[in-house]
Amino acid sequence: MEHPPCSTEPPMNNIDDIRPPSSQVMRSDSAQSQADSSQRRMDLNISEPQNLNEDPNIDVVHQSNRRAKTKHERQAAKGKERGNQGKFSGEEGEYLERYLEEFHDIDCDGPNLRSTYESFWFKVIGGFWDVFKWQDVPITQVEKDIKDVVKLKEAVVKRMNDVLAELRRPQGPPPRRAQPWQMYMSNERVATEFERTWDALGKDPHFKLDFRSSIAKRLLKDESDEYIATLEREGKEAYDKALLKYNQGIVGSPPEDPAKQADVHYGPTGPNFGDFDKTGFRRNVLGQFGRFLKSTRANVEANIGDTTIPIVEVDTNEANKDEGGVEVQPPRFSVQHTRRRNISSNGDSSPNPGMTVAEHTLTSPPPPNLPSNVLSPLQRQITEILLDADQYKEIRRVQTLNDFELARENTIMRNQEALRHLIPDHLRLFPTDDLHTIFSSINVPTPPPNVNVLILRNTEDPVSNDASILSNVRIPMLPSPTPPAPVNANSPTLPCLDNSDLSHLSTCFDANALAGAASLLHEDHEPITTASSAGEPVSAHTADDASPLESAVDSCDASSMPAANDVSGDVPAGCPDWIINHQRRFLEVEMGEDSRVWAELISAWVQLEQLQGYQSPLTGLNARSRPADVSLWVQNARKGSVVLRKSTPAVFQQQLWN
DNA sequence: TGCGCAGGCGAAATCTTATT
DNA sequence: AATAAGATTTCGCCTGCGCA
Repeated sequence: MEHPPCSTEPPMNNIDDIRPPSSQVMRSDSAQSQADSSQRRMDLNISEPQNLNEDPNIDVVHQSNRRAKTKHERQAAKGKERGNQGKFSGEEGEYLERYLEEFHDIDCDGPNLRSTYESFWFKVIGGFWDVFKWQDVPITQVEKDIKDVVKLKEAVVKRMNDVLAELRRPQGPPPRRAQPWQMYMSNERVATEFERTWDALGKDPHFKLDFRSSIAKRLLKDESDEYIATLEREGKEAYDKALLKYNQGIVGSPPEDPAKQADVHYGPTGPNFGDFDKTGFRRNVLGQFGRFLKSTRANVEANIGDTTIPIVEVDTNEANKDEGGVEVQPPRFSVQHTRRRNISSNGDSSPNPGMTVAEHTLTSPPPPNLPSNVLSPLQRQITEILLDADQYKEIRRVQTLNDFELARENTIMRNQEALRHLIPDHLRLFPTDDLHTIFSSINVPTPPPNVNVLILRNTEDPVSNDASILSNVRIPMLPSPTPPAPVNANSPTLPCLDNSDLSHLSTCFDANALAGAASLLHEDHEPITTASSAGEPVSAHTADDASPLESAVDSCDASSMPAANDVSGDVPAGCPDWIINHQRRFLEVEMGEDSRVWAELISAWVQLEQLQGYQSPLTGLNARSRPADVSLWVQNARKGSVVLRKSTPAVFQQQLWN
């Protein structure tokens, strides 16, 4: 295929800006066309077809992102070619290839280039999800090794995460370090020698670079070691500088001040934030992905535990209403669906095509992990509490949650309702409104795609230096592009403990380990005031940053504190042994002046367990649901030397509390 | 206790880019 | 086009978990 040269860079402030850089691209027939089309080749991330057809016995569809799971599969996979196989292959690769010719036919010097590119990418990206419904994308491999819909959904979301990760990446590839001889190629001696000898060589111009590099390598040997070392150092410095900028682009965030945004660049050489077409990005990319998630969520919600997959049409106009009202173009291609079985859990074999996602969700059964006689708190909130105008918004948010998150939100709400009856307001760990704020800021083990994290960064802005925190903050789907505050900066959190607090627990746990943990916990926080030992509340926060608990404790001293409901250690009749044992152990902990609050808390916990029927999984937290720090501890053979992550305090406590 | 699964890690293979 | 660095991907191995 002939690739017309395109010397004009495409405009960087439209949808074209967020195209993923490729690790796999089409190869061109000639070096010249390869160089000329390098910019364009980044756009269509297509694997080389001939690679896929070398072995007709290998099912190439979707194999690149999948690892053989069973021993049999692994052995069958032995001998398969290693290496980078590309992201888009099979039907998806064919889909992109259909646009290749049209892509190359775009006249880079023609009028309305921006709108041409915009419409082109709208067509490609939008059309992808018109052609490949979520049921289709991973279907070839899914049928072989995925046993239920939940896992299927995870596979789809993982796949989309890969795509979105590409979208979040800065424009252009990461920098490379130039070798000394490469740096030396710009030296005047090399240029002189090249001019002197090239014409007499009579070689093809394609060999110019080769010839020049060989001259550089030859002449460099005659230079002093000091000069070579200088070239090496300069190359490394340039590389380190470019790498820093690149990494900042990945994890950074834009400043909130619009005036400063103009100085923030998208990747090392990309456009600045002010020129970035945020509306177009939301409309064309996030809108389409939102549709994908909506349909995915609705289908999975309705079919948990059912291995069959129904087709539920999504009201596309409704789905795009908030993204600019752009109507979605009808599918251009007819796709051979490999799997279309319309069976829902109630036996209805034909889901109503006209049913909106909202209706679908509201008629869905509660999540399976809830007792059958308990209405899902989330559903109750949507149907009974929220105004009509907010229902759709909330439903859309809920649909972006994975199953773990959904169950967790339900647990939080259920516990809220229970605690509301058990603990006075001023003793509640978190105010009701803050709970959801905390939850939405916590990085959970399997978060949904973080589609709205912008990868811009202002290196001058000290606020954006909390990159490691921001990169772990989950942002809800499709809100404003402003990232939330870091978890441990403005979010409500429990005050930090110091060594004296931890020593209270020394009767039950190893004091040295706790002291070590305390030093780790304090790494990310302001110094702990020693006033705690003088009777003042323990706090690592300023007055402007008081946590709810701190405020609660501050506002009630011992004399004004109401009597605890039950601090004697009595337990309700009929409670299981594990409640009795745990309560006894908890009450044995010496909490000093906090013993009254501690006893109230334990009492409330026992009542909470009673309300929930003393449900206690015999196997403990499963590997997926447990806090990441517990996994770390378990995987390290429960050694005491496990180093917790720096983000541990607020996150870990919240996870445990759940 | 044995098996399959899940995830981490290192090695190896492959791919892309930088240099004029 | 020569070359090597760095990124990406798969494979093989290991360990721990969950289950029967």
